[in-house]
Amino acid sequence: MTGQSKGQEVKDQMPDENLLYDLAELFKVFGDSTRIRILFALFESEMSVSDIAESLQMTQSAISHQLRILKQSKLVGARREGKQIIYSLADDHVRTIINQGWDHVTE
Amino acid sequence: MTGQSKGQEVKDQMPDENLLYDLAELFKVFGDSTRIRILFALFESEMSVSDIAESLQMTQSAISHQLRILKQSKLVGARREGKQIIYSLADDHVRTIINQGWDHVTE
DNA sequence: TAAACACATGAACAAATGCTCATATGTTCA
DNA sequence: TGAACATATGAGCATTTGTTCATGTGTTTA
Repeated sequence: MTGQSKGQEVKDQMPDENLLYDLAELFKVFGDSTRIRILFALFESEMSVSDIAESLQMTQSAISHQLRILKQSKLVGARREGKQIIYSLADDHVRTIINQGWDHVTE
Repeated sequence: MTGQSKGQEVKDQMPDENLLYDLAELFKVFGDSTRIRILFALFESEMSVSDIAESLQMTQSAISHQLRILKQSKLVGARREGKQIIYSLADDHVRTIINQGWDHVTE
């Protein structure tokens, strides 16, 4: 027996404070229906900003603001193609995370 | 050629609006550092409210408010044990979702 | 080069969120 | 039964967040 309380014991095993914060920040990005809908749209195929805006029936500005957040979190990537900017899903983590969430919601 | 724009094509394949909303709501729950820390604490073992509060160095009230949200989303379960209420992780989806997020953040 | 097009961005504002404080509910035990 | 303990909850408040509106930046084309 160490004499430590359960709260203390568990506290000692908690991961780094900053990493937990980053993790919460990541999930926060998934936690908005506009951004989720953007990700689902990009699930199908890469698209320009205006294509996404049309697909979600939202203004170009609103979409652009959210794309910036998605890009900062490295959930999407972007490349220029003439006047347009083409956005696409960054990697497979995005798909996996969304799929897991999907399972939880649809069961 | 159908004459449909790309935005329209993708829109036609989007999942149900309400499900996407629920999915965003789910991730929103993970998207707060207090709740993430609670989940990590429960990762180790089930605990009472006051144990969690001590472990996270937060007030009982703040923890209780957040536990309610976690319970509503079915991410944690609770059972009474005397005066205490013992909370625990609901199922393995929670672990999987967090692990995937963890991979994205730590790589 | 000037106009047209595609996208990005800052300010402003309404809505949502998380904590605190006070207090209510529920359980045990003397 | 009443006091002590554990947890839940409502109101209030400060902060964060997402959209709109106006405008800025970058690219193509006439």
